[in-house]
Amino acid sequence: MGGRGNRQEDTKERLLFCAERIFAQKGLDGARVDEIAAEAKVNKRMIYHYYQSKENLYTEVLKYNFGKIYALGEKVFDSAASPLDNLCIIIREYFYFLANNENFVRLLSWENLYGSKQAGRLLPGYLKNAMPGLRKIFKDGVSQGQIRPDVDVNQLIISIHGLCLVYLTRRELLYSLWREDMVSPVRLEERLKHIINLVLHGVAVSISE
Amino acid sequence: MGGRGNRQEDTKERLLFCAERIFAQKGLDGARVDEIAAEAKVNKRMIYHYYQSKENLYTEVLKYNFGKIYALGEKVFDSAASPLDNLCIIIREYFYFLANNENFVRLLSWENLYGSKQAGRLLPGYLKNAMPGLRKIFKDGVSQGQIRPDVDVNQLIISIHGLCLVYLTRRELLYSLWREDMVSPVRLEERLKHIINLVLHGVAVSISE
DNA sequence: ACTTGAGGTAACTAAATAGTTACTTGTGAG
DNA sequence: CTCACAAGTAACTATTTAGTTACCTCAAGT
Repeated sequence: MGGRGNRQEDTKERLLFCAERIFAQKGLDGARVDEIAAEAKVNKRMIYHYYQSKENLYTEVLKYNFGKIYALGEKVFDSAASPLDNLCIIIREYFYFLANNENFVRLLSWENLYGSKQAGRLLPGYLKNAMPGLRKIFKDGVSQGQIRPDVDVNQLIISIHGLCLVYLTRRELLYSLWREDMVSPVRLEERLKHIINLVLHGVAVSISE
Repeated sequence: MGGRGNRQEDTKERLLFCAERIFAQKGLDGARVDEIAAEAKVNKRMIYHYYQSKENLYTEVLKYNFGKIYALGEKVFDSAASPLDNLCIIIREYFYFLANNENFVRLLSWENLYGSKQAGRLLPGYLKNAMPGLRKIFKDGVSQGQIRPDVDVNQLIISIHGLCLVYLTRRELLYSLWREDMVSPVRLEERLKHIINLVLHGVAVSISE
């Protein structure tokens, strides 16, 4: 290690971060190896030195990013609050996770469209793992009479995912409806409130608040 | 016109349809002009003869597809049913429109990611126009005491859009949750029921059924 | 019959781009 | 000091691909 080792790590990491940004922006096909190298202020040769190929660099970017959401799963477990309160917490966590990880969201979207060449197998049921507590909370909610038993949890997971994602991925649409920037903190919080409102009324037996 | 004219139209149309499928599958960058030509059983030269450039062909494909949704907007206006029933009808129309137009959905998604180079201006507020009746229905619903007044219509439009789209664009996720094909007619109807259920409970003052 | 011009073909060109090769530099161990 | 070797550079190659050029074919009007 020492000066050399740090420099190596620096170069490798810088490449990964620049690659993340550019792959997220332009997709695997659209990204240019030369652009990544230039952005990272590193010779193109180094990409092949550290990452063997463009595809492999892309895979590393995906691995790194999908790792983030596994970490999220941990946070959600504790809390002795009521099932409905817990549901709110989960939605909030998830929404802001997506809002704060634009690259993750875009990489996910690219993967979806490309049909996930090799990398698709990197996130098998990532949401399933990311929201391990949701099923339990839901079950508790039903047995405690707070949540209607006719709601399918899987459908709800998809729905929450969709309600959050759509706001963060369809900027054009937002702009056409509101004619203003919709990702300011205030607007994000508004959107989250709407989602929570919709979901709570959508699944609860009755709403008191 | 005559025999020659038909042949011309045939070639032009065949190109457009093949281009639609391939652009929808692979995006503007990913699609190969040669592949489109081969698929349409037409010489590549003819693409440039009829459509000048790859980008322009892509633009024509978008125009053609975005035209479909404008047509949808008409259907929704009439009907003297109650606001909530009308809401169901709109959601149902929209959901099945998306389900039956996979290419449209994918083209939309590509456009979103690419940041809509030139073609983006082709769909300014397409959803706004596609659902012209929704605002009215919503207003009526509020004034008739069926719909809660604290629900933002724009947010709801986004939400319905997201609830439908997510199911049709995130196949991987569906498969990871259910381990089976989720776009069979039965499954689609199930999903639609869930969406309607969620939205109705989400916005209604109280649900009788 | 024959000319005309749109519909059609195949082989080519120029540019872009993933990946390589042969070379140079700088640092730490002996 | 100097040797070994990883880090880094620049110029090159092979391939892919959008777009063109020069040529052919055949149905319709005269």
